[in-house]
Amino acid sequence: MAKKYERIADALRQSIRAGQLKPGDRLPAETALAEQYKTSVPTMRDALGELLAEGLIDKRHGVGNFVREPRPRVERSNQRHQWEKNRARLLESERLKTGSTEHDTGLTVSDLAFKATYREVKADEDLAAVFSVPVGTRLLEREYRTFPREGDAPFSLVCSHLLYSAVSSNPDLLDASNEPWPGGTQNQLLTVGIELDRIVERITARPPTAEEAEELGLQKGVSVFVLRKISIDTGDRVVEVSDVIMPGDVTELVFTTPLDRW
Amino acid sequence: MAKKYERIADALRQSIRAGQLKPGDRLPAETALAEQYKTSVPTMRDALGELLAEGLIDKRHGVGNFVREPRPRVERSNQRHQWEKNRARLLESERLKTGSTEHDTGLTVSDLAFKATYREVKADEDLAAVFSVPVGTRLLEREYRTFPREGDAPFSLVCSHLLYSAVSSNPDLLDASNEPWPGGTQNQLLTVGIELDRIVERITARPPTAEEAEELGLQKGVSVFVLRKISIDTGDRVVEVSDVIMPGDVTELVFTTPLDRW
DNA sequence: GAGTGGTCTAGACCACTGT
DNA sequence: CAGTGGTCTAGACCACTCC
Repeated sequence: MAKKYERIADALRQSIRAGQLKPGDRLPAETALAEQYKTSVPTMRDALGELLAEGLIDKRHGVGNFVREPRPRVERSNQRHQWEKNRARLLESERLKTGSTEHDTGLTVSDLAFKATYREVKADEDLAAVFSVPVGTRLLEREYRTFPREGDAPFSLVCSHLLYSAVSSNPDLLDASNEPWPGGTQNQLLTVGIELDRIVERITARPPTAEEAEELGLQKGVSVFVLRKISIDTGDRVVEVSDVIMPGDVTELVFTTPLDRW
Repeated sequence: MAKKYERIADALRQSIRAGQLKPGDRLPAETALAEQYKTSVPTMRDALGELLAEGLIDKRHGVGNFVREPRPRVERSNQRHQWEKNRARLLESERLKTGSTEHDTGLTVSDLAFKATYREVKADEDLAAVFSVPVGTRLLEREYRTFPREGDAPFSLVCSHLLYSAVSSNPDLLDASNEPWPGGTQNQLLTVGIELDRIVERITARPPTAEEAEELGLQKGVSVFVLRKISIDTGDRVVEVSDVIMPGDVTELVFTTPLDRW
């Protein structure tokens, strides 16, 4: 026999899909639901936990459980990289018009809030291995947050590392107040004579840390994508390592692989 | 103040990383752990649930909780597509030697068990939209499972769809007993005159269905990758749509994007 | 202050595993 | 059969939100 909380979760899913419960609707209180389904509150909470992990409902402490508005998925395509490379050499007036997040989401610049912080750090074992440099090498660490609107949760948490020695010849690159930089990282690299040859992305999924869940506004049970983007220049040198955390429930990654012709 | 179950989970994580609990070790019974950490069994189970979702422990019903052996990650690179395309035109004797799963895992053919089932189906709305054909169009549905060893859980669940009309000219392609087909899908397509131009992959993450969790042997809280691979031929026609479910805790997806030179 | 979800307790009973 | 984890109950008390 199926587990009780699964049967209840199924019944609720059914109600949502059939439209008896519409996006934005508040569900009855958990005590009321428990009574309705002839079960205890903890079992009811197990059932709601399934819907929560699937992103079908939002729990709001002290307020109630709500059917979630079908949030538009944020699409992140690897074609953004070539797009960014092309854009990096445009005139500044062109580069100012739009950034990568707009490219992904279709939103316009004015809808977005942006935050960047820079820091100088030393390479730990992990980063040293990827950059092929000694542990302790100076790196420029840059954290980015892009918000759909002020007050909302960010789309992603980005932590980028650059080889300090590679970028310090242009002091503007060391100052976070120049962000958002028109033309993005590839334009920044262009100012110190670096051209990218290829980008390697490694993707895993795992439960968020408590801090990540907090910052991204994730419900319990939702996993995150961890994407490590490694930028390699025309001299086969790793010049940037960027770690991106994205909510698994609303993100779609798209990769196009062209094949050589026969 | 931090939640009790989080503090306990942290303490256990610590013990595992410090090596006081080694891979393969059995943890004390949950009742014993609850007593040790001065808490109730349900709270203890919440703490263990965190480690479970992170893949640090295995729960085995009726047996106990075990520190997990650090399972090797299965890497799936998009370079496999070009590799497969090159392999598709080799002599059969060459093609027999190795398949894509071996390419991903580094295992040899003899370590692997393989299962394929074919079925004829009609396109639902979803598939019809991707193929750009009317709903109800005949499709060949193929399910694949590859196991590390007989009896173990498969690496992934693969469900592939081909346009029936595109492949039926070669009856060998309709018979599952010809699997594993030396040279893979791209060689199969070659026999009916189809060459692939590019592959588009769309990736999301979500909790597994009950069936997926069962078949992949997933612990509670572990998410799966859902990868939809769309193969497009040199005439810009979608010829294959393949849905792949992979465990999020042991899979690493790798994508390399080459950039045009300035 | 009323009502909501969040955490935690204590314990019953069932299902599974290995001996 | 003994011991383990799995499910479920009943209810206390806290934290948060909104009126």
